Amino acid sequence: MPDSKPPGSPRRSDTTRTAILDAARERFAADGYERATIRAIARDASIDPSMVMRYYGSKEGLFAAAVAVDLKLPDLTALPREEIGRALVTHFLDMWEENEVLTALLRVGVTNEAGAERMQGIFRDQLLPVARTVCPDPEQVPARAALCSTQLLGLALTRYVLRFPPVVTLPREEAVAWLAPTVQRYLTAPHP
Amino acid sequence: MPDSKPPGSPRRSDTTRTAILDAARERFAADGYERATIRAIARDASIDPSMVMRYYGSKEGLFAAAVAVDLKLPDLTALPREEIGRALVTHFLDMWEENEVLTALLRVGVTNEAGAERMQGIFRDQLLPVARTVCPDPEQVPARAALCSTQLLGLALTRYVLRFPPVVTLPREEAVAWLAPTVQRYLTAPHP
DNA sequence: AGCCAATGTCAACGCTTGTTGGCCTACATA
DNA sequence: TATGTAGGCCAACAAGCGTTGACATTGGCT
Repeated sequence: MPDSKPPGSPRRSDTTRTAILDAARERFAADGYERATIRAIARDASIDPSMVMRYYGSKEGLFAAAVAVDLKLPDLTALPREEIGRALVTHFLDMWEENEVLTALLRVGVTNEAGAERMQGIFRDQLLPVARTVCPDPEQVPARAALCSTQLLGLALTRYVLRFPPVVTLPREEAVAWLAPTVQRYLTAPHP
Repeated sequence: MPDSKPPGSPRRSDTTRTAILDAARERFAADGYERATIRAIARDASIDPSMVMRYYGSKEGLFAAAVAVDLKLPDLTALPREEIGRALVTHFLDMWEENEVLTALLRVGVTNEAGAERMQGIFRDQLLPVARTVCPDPEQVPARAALCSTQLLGLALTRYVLRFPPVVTLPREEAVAWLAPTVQRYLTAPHP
C-alpha cells in the first residue's frame, strides 16, 4: 500500500507536497477553480501533473487540501467594548493580506459549490462564536455575525478580487475608520 | 453581407436571438463564465451551438451582449436627505431580485477580467454620479461611492451568490433596516 | 413562380482538460 | 550489497470545449 500516513512522520516527498499546495493556492487565488488547471499548478511546482493526482487524488481533493483557513480571531472580551469593531476590521485586513488563501477561497466559492460551503463553514465556525461573546441577545447572534460578514466580504471582494480602483486606492487606515463603526453597530447596537 | 443591422428593423431570427440571451443570462448567473458552456446555453435555447457563434461571434461576444445592466438609480435629490440610505438599499435589492443579470455579472466578474471591468464600469458610471448629487465634498465622492459598493455588493455576494443561510434567511425589511444607516453614513456623514 | 438571402442543421476540426497506468530511479532498510 | 517501496516522469486516454464550414430549408421579394 503506497502512502499510508502515520500522522507525524515526515516523508521524503514533503517538499513536493508543499510545493504543490503553494502553487495551487496561488493559482486558485489568481484564476478561480476552473481556470486553475492541474497542469498549470504542476508546472508552477515543477513537477508532473500525475503527482498531483497521486498525492491529492483529484482536483477537488487538491482544493480541499490547499484551502484550509484559520481566521485566528482575537479574544474580543479582552477589549473595551467600543473598540471591537475596529479590532475586527483591522484583523480581517491582516488576514486577507497575510497570504492568498482567503482570496483563493472567495474566488472559488463564487462558482464552486464546495468552495461556497467551505467559506460558509469558516464564518459559521469562527466568526459566530466570537460574535456570541459580544452580542447582547443570543438569538440575534447569527444575524449580527452575518451582517458583519456582508460588510467584511464586500470589502474583500471589491478590494482584492474585483479591484475597484477607488477601493484599492483607499488607504488601509481610512478603510478601517469607515468600516469599524459599521461592524461595531452590527454587533452591539440595539436592533433597529 | 449577412446580418447588416439597420437598428430598428425586426428580424425573423429575433425570437431565437432573445432565447439565446435569456438562456445565456441564466447559465452565466448559475455557473459563472467557464462552466456556462455555449453548448449548454444552446441546449437551453433549443438551437444549435453554431447559431450562437453566428449571432454573437464568440463566447466573449455573447457575454457582452447578454449582460447589459441599467441600475435605474432613482433621483435622490427629490428625497429628504435622511432617507437616501434606505432608498438606495431597497432599490438595490429590487434590482438584484428583478432578474438574474446582476448575479450573472458578479459570478463572472470574480473570475473573468472582462466581467470585472464591466462591473466596475457600472458602479463608476451609474453609482458615482448619483453620489455626486448628495455628497458634500466633491473630492470624497469616489471613495464614498466605493464604500457604498462594498456594503451593497457584500450583501449581494453573501445573499445571492454564496448563499450564507443567515443572510438568505434575513427578511428583506430587516436587511434594509440594518444596511440603510450604513449607506447613509458612507454618503453623508463627515469624514471620520 | 423563381430567386436569394436569412435561418437552421450536421459533422467535424484542433485543442485542452482531468485522470490513468506503465515504467524508470533512488533511497532506506535488512 | 541486495531488495522492496516510495518518488517521479512519460505517454496516452476519453471527454468536453469553442469554433468552423458545408449543406439543407425557409420565407419574402419581384
